[in-house]
Amino acid sequence: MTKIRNMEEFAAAAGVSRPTVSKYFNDPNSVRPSTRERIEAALERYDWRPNIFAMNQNRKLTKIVGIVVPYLADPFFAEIARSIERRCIEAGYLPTLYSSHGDPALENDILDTLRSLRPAGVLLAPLGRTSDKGAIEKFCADVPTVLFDSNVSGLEIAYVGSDNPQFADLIVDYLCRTGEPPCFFEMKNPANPNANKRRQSYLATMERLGHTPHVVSVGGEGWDFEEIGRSGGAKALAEKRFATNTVLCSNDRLAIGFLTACYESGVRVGRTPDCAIRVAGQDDHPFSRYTCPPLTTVAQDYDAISRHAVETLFQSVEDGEKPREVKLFEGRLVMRDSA
Amino acid sequence: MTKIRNMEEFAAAAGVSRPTVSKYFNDPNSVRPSTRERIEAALERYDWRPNIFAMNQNRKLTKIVGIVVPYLADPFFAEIARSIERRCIEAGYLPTLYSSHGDPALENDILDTLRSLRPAGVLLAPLGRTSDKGAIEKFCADVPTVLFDSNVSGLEIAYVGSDNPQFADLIVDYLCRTGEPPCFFEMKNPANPNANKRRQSYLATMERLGHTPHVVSVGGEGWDFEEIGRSGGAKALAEKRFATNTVLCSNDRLAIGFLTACYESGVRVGRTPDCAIRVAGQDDHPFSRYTCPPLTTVAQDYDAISRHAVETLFQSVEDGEKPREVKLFEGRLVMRDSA
DNA sequence: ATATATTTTTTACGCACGAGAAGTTTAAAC
DNA sequence: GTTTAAACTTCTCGTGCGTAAAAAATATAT
Repeated sequence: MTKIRNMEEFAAAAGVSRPTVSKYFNDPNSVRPSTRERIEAALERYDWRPNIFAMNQNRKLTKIVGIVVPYLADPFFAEIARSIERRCIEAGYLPTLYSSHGDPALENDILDTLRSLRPAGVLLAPLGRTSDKGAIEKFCADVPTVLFDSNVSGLEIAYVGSDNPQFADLIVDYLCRTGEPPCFFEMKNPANPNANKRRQSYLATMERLGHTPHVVSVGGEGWDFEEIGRSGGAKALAEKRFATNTVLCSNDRLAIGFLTACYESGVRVGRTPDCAIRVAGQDDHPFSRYTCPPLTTVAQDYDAISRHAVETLFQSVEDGEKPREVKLFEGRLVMRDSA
Repeated sequence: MTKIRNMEEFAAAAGVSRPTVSKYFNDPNSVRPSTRERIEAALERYDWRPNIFAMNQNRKLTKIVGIVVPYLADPFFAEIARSIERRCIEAGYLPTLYSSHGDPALENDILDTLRSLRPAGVLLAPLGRTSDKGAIEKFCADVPTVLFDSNVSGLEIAYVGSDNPQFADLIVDYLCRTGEPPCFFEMKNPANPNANKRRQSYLATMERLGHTPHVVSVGGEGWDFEEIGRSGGAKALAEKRFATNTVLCSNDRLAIGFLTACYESGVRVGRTPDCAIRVAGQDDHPFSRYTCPPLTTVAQDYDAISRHAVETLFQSVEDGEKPREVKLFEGRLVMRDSA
């Protein structure tokens, strides 16, 4: 039992011709069942695999799918990346994961690398405000791409995300029904365009309900949202900038930091009479269930978003046309103890 | 300005020969400065890159470095992966990241995929107890590999991790000096071998200090440590299984869940007189600073571990011999409000 | 049994680059 | 001005597989 070095030798060992083996690896169902068995029997005996590089060199389209997220240390993106990865593998593709780590230059480098990998398609969650729109536009012209999480305005690119106006509408309505109307706590210069939509929707819903909106914006750059929420929240609490006893945070990570600020300031959080403040978030971050108190929030539909993003991409890859569709999913109110 | 299709055309455009261009891309310093400038000038005009697949097909060694972590949705692994990635890029390598998602079958698939990518080396954080040791051993025989985070016993493979005995020793000593001696809170069947070392070290240190050890083990499988810590912790609290008012958790994620259990059980956590229980963790998880109260813990030296893992790998790649060295880094006590 | 359709084999070429040998230019050293 | 070594060029071959066309083998239908 000598070692197989290439497809030629493997085909000889299996007793079929090399092009037949090649065909088998492109689609096992494209060969007759009897020959398929012979190939798979040989595959058991010698565990050999075709050379990935030689395979992809001549293929019109590789089976590679690029997944790019802005910040992998955020479990939200880790979870959605995981979900997307699994779906790609199930569909017979080879997913490769990249994180921009919050750095626009790195995002561009990743797009460059991906371009040279000639992927079948790419699922891209852009950095947002700091992204190089021109670079993304050029990239999408070359490679079938579906954006998710965060859209890039003004471009004709497929996008799958959450219905941010609905998010804020849902939670603001809930908070107003169950207590004082909320103030809105956010970053002054959010990296993510979703944040702006959420603020606007907060303002609109408050107006619709006949309440005066109060927006508390705090400084801070980058993706260390918890720290921004904590330090900014502590300052805002000290300066009594919250006009009501209810705070709606722009996202859960900010809320997690804000809860820490409340704890460190001795402000009790919750919806029971002995509590001084109610805090809510948006996203249903994986850790939000484990804050103290557990965070009331609006859950993003991870599963639907990842499924629809992958389906949209593969559909357009099969059809050979650029994906265009924009699809938004609604959020679900998750009531816990913080509000 | 026509589009460049391959290295031949690019070489012509740059006014040098193709092998010279090839040499440049292998090591820009291996060509004369004047020709380097000509190549880089052409690189600016036409943004062209050599075909990755054709490059790697004939190279004895690719520039690919595989990074495998057991569970990417854990920010600890996301952070260390990020750090390793950055170092690889700086060293001129092409990192590719994989997560086993807690699934041994997937871990094996990833190793298979990696093998066919013929990487220069691999940095592997195994699943631990559930890993297929035979598969890992075979893989390491073919590919230069450095293990990190979790060792695989009985194999002669390089490993970089934390000095777990020192961790428990450090925090147990601290807790005993500042209050009641701690009970040890852990999973009954931990996925990670580090957990066993931590328990043993807890027992040894308690004995050394003349205290009676109390180990509270809770059931639960998988990588959802927070939920295991919360549900198991709630039950243990209700059953009054903690013999002292101090709980040392096997790791921070378990501690985060346990803090939630304390909150939901109405047990106040902290080291002030008005608190009923002290809770400490081990790892200094990225979120531990944002729990309520912030978690006292032992910090893993992320930076040193990732740096040393990468250096060990590249050293052995250059020398062309299998990496063997085992290196452990000490932890640092991080005192916060929980204990 | 014959005709037809489907697979498989054979043959041949192409891909984009790495690698080595041998010859040529360049630049520095004597 | 000659020597010498480094850098560069050209030539050629090799890599492992995709792909296409035509010929041969096999299966299915009539």
